[in-house]
Amino acid sequence: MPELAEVEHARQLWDVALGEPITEVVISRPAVRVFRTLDVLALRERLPGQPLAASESRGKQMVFRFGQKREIWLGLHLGMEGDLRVEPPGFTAGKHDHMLLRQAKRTLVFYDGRHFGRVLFYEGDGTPGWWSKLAPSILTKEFTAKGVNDFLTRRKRAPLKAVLLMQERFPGIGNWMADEILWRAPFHPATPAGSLDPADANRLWRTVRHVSRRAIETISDTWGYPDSWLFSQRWKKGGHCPRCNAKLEKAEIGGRTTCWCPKCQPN
DNA sequence: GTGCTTGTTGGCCA
DNA sequence: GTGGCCAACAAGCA
Repeated sequence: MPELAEVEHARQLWDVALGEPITEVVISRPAVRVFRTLDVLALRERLPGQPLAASESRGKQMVFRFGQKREIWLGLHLGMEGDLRVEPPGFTAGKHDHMLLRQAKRTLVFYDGRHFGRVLFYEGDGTPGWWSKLAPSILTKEFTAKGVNDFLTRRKRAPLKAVLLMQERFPGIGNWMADEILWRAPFHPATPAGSLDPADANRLWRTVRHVSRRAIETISDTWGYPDSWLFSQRWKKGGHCPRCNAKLEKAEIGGRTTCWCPKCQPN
């Protein structure tokens, strides 16, 4: 479930490998879609011998930096259902384990069963564009209420559900987080972005930050979201609103399956 | 077989 | 040029 919190959790899984060199890169199917913008050969040649020096996540994007000067950048995106794992040193890749990074004590695994993810690579001075151009993370000071309000004004005809999925402004928000935010704020998911006044936009901004922060906290201790969240009901058949117990509705809004409470989020 | 799925991108059109 | 919509991408599951 790679949205913001799951991505950060996956990134931290590989922290155990910090400071130790890669001994081998195993890519059994270089033609697979996740490598579509990558020079696979460069990856295989350049990573061995280099220590994992640092890592960071921004929204749904992760970067792992290698080398004494952190000059080798490996970007990973988990797509729809990708994941990172840590396996024993001699681990053999399973069907969709597209990339193995071996170290003396372990094997780091990049898995993506649907091939919607992406692997990026850069070596050199400075920061690669695919990293520097990412929008400011939701939980930083650069993610402002004014920025949200301006964006809603610009996207005035788009439904709120679609707007929240736009990574250029809401990095890391995915389908379930968008529904959770709209349920809590609350707004009907089909509400045109332009119909929110500045006070509404401020409330949406605060809710985006709140849900993002709570998702990260929750995933790091319990791995599971409380029953008080819409999330716990949204995939059930005949799910009910955790707040008012009304039967939840589902429809395609903004091109994605959307779940909401008709009583708490009236149109 | 059909219809669904937690994401992104490029093409089309207003 | 910008904004909005949608099909396509690939695989697995019910």
